Parts: sequence; structure tokens; C-alpha cells
Amino acid sequence: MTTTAGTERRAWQLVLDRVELDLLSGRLGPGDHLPPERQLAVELGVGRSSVREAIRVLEVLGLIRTSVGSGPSAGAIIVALPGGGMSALMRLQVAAQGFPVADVVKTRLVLEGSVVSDLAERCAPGPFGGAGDAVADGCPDLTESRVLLTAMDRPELTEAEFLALDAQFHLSLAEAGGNQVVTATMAGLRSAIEGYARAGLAGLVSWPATSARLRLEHRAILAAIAAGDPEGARLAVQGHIAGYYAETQLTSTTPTL
Amino acid sequence: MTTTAGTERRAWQLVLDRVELDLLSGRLGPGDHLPPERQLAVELGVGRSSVREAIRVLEVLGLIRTSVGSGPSAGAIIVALPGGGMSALMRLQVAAQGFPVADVVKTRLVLEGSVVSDLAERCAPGPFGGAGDAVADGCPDLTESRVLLTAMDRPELTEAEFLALDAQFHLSLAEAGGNQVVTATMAGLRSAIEGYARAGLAGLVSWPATSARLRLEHRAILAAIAAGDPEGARLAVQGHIAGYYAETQLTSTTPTL
DNA sequence: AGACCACTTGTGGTCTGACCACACCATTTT
DNA sequence: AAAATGGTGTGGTCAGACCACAAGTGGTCT
Repeated sequence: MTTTAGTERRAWQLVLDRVELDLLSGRLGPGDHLPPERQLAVELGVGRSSVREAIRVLEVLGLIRTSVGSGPSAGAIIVALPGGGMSALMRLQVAAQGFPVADVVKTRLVLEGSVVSDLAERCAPGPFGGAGDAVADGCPDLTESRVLLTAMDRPELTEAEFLALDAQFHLSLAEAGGNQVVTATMAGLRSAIEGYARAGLAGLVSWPATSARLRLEHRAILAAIAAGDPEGARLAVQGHIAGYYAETQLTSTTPTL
Repeated sequence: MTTTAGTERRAWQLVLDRVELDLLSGRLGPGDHLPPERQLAVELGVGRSSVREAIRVLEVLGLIRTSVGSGPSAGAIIVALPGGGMSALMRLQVAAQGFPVADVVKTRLVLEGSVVSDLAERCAPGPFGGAGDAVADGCPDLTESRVLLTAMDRPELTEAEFLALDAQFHLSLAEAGGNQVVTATMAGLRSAIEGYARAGLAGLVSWPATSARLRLEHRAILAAIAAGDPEGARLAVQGHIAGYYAETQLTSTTPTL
């Protein structure tokens, strides 16, 4: 009787299945409300606690946002912001040693190299000289990246503040690329090794020298993009990232708790 | 950064924090058991249901495996297998339109292109002719990929079976690359658009022709890797993936529920 | 001595019911 | 008209109970 293998999904999985099905069928979309927990429980024939377990998963995955109270902004609303979920996943996997730090850094190299190379490609003057090229998108706006660069020039910044701006700068490049998957993944990778990056600060010979070099490298990256030099941008960003982690011997340090 | 929120963390977040801290400090590692739910609840001063919400998140993220019963294999055990969590995240984000399908495909192109290029690089005869080169790792074993190729040659395969083998083939390449992050990410990307790939089958002009072409392209990819031709391998794999999705007009179809 | 079997124990899985804090909304009061 | 009031529905949390399950435990029988 109980050996009917296959359909023994657990109660909370039923809720997850239901939500996924509603999303795929279009019954649910961004901005919509999930049914109230109690209603979902009776509809699916499960307890409210099981519904809540599924809701919690959806929340951590960045699919929904929950708010207490009443009214249109309360309840569980579909937001589909993958950044937080990706960060949580990668941070925990690195902590549990499912993701070696070296692999995280390597993946960053690949993705960010691709991003800046693509950006430079799109910012290069087309073979026909005009902007209305056959390329999908034109040169995106890099204003935010430039603003962050100047913000990083302020001499009174602490090391942690500088690192935070540095993270934002790299993320702004990914956002300029326009690929949601890449942006979220890069955000996750970055947050996964954030603790290690902070810990690496202690091992630096000279922070002023390092930060000055980082500033120069940031400008070189943007310059290569603006100049339409894909390969130069790729090499610049890869040298930038790999250089910092080599300098701080990141893989051999323990993160700051 | 965190807006000085302080003690407003919700009960289930306390549990998550505790587990993450134990992981980072080394008190918990792969293979270890989490404390029993009831004990964890008492230790942290929260209800068992809150503990369970956190446990559920960890399970979906692929960090732990839970089993009922007694004995050494029961309870919540840290496994750190990121594949499932990545798949769930990306599948749901695509379903909720947080990840455009086009971006998923583009990211696949970047990552898999990098993987096969790297494989080819490592399989190329070094400038000194020997295998003991300064390169980190030698040419990895591609036996599994070849086995899958021959498996795909069987003429009695259904379309779905062929697609499943195709997915395994691509995954085997990622695994050969040895980067855990890339492997898990590619597995997630693949599963996110699996439904769309299946749906695209219906729009094909001729499945026998398409499958024959896919078989040839697979062999070309492996050949380029074995020949130590990074750029050729990259182009082969990118053409392979982009070609299939262009042919099936994937982005304009609805997935099979 | 060895094999077998019922019982105990500890685990996750689930449900129920209750209470709280909160935010909106309709009503009443000023 | 404006302000105070209470109602209502939401998620957040807890406590307790029961179940299914898998190992251990100890006894009994051969």
C-alpha cells in the first residue's frame, strides 16, 4: 500500500509544485499575490506549516516577498529578484565546501570577462559607422560605473567601504551587460567570497598601494570598453580580479566571521 | 549596508545564521549531522516549526539531506550538492520571468564555450611536448562523454530520451572541466529551459535530420577538444547550442507542463 | 551459540489550534 | 471635514500532538 513509489511527494513539495505550475501556466506572474497561507493549505489538503515551509523556500530563492498586515501590499507577492537567492545559495555552498573558493574566482573570471568583452563589442564603432547596426543592443549607459569610480577616489574611505564600492562597480558592469542570469550569478559569486576578500585585507603589504592599483585597473577596464576593445577589456578585468586574489592569497585564508 | 536592523531577524533566519556560522567556523562540515530539530529549537529559543523552515531551505539549496528514522544515516546530514538547488532556483526564476529564457541560453553559451575551450587547452600538446606542463591540470578523462555519444547513436531512441542523453553529454563536459561552480550552474541552466527544449521538439521540421546534425556536432566538439583546438571547440559548442534553440524558436514557445 | 523477533527509542513529517503584531479599511466621534 | 476607533485579514510564531520510519536492544526459541 505504501510502496507506491513515485507519487510520494512531501506536503511542502506539493505547494512548490502548485506555485510552479501556476507560474508556468500564467495564472501567476510578477506582481501577483499568492493565495493566503490558510487558503492554500485547505486547497491543497495540507497543513499550514507545510505551506509555510514552501513559502519560506520561495522567499529565500527570491521568488516572492512576504509582508504582514492587510491591504494590497501585504501577503506573499511574486517579485522574482534572483540576486538574494543566488547569494544565499553560493554563500552557503562555499561555507559547506561544496563550492571551492578557487572555482568561484575562476567562474567570476569567465563571466565578467565575457561581460566586459561584450560591452566593448557593443561600444565599438560598427563597420558601417552608424549606431543602427545589426547588433542586438547598442552601447549601454556606463554612467553608474563611472560614478562609482569617482566615489572610490575619495581618500577618506575605509578599506571596507572601498571594497563595498568595488563590489558595486563590478556589479554595475554586469547590470550594464543586461543579462539577468549573469548579473544574478555574479552577485552571488561576489557575496560568496566577500568574507574571504575582507579577510585578505589583513595580509596586504600596503593598502594605499593596492587601492591605488585597483583604481587604475578599474579605469583601464572602462577605458577598454569605451574604446571598443573587447580583448583588452577581457584581459584587463581578468588581470584585475586574479591579481587581487593572488595578492591576498585568498584561497588560503579563513573568512571573517 | 544592513541599515542597522539589529535583532529584527526572524526566527528561521536565526537558525540559518547559526548553521552558516557553524559551517564557517568548522564546527560543521560535509558529512556531519545537524543537531536534531527539537534540540536546535531549544538551543536557539525558537519554535520547532521555525527550525523546520530553515531546514527546508537548506534542503532545497542542496546543503543537507534529511532522512527519517534512527541511526547514523538518519537526521539532517550536510552534503553540499549544489546541483539540485541551482536547478530549483533557475527553474523557478525562469518560470516567474525573473530570468528571460534568452539570457539563460546566452549564459549557457558563455559558460560552456569557456568549458570546452579550457578542455581543449589542457588537451593540447604543450609547447614542451610533454604532459607534465606548467598548466594546472592535464587533459581530463572524456570517456563518459564518448559513452554518451555512442548511446545517442542508437536509432530506437525516442526524442525525449535523446534529449536526456544530450543533457547528460553537456553536463559531462562541464564535469570534465572540474569547476564545481560551473558544473552546478550549467546543470541549473539546463534544467531551467528543459521544458522549453521539449516544447521545441514539436516545431521541428524533421527530427531525424535534426538529431543527425546534433550527433555530428557533438562529435565535432569532442574532436576539437581532443585536437587541442580551443577556439574551434568554443565555436563548435556555441554553434551547436545556439543552432538548436534558433531552430526550435525556443524563446517564442511555451514550455510543456 | 546463533538466529529470530517484539519492543523501545529517537528521528523527521505533518497537522491542528492558538496567539501575536501589523496594516489597511470602514465606521464613529469630535 | 478631520481625527480617533475598532474590525478584519494577513503573515509570524509557538506549543503540542500524532505518525512513519529505522536503527538499536534485549529477549526467546531453535
